[in-house]
Amino acid sequence: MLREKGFKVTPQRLAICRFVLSSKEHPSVEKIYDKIQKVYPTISLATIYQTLHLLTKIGLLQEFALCNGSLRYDSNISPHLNLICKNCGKIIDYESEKINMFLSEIAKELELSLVGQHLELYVYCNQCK
Amino acid sequence: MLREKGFKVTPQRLAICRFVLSSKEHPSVEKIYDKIQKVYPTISLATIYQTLHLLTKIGLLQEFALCNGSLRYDSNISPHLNLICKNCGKIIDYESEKINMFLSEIAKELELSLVGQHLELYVYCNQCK
DNA sequence: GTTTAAATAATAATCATTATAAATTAGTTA
DNA sequence: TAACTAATTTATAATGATTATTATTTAAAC
Repeated sequence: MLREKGFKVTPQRLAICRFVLSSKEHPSVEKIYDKIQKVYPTISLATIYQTLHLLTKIGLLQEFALCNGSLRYDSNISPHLNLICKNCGKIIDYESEKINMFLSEIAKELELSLVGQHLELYVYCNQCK
Repeated sequence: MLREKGFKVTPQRLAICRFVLSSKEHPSVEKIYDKIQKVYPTISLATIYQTLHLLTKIGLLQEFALCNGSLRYDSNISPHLNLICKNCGKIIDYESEKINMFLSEIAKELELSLVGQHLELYVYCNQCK
């Protein structure tokens, strides 16, 4: 996909893709940097930021911020709920046909076309409740 | 509500409440600071931050961050959709009985109790589309 | 009016992100 | 395979938002 859109395929970008696109934990930039450094010790933080923004721009990632402002990256770009534990902060995705139905009903009601969504539900997870 | 919970009622807090609780535009800290300064020129930015966090803690406000990380304050604490224009950034609230129904169905499905939600739909608004 | 703990203001410190510029490299072409 | 070039990376400086600190002020209780 990078090559298709005219961007170069570098080992740094591959390493970041490998980790982030397979991650289900909505990692922060810091987490991503730590992880990539183990594989690629000389990588610069600027490259991490740049690459994450690029992957977001070409639609491979979704960028969002928790209510404390911390940036997170979600490799699940299909409509889903982010269940966020108020206590431990863990985020679990939840997909269901109900969500797609709800969104398309709403879009019809609004007479607007949706170009994206980010849905956060705050809960106490099974460990914390 | 401040007094009930043992916090002092100061003119600074009143000024911030007056503006933020009646605002429908999900203002940023900067916007709030600018607005309050006109009424209360000596107010400090630290007081703004502190008060907003306090009002959030006691449940009068909801704090969230746009995907670029900018903090916003929402005085509408009942379940609603935030329709965010991808182009101009304007946020419009949308309330509907469908949303409450959807959320309670989901909560039943998950066997978890929801303690809050923040729902963002990205669109192009009527001016921008 | 006094008292006292809480709140404010001013400013310094911190942290995350972006900008800059020199060095490196992927991908193209000869 | 070597040379070329524009894109990318790295290191670091700059920026901007938020939080911490501390002296001063003040709301609320007595």
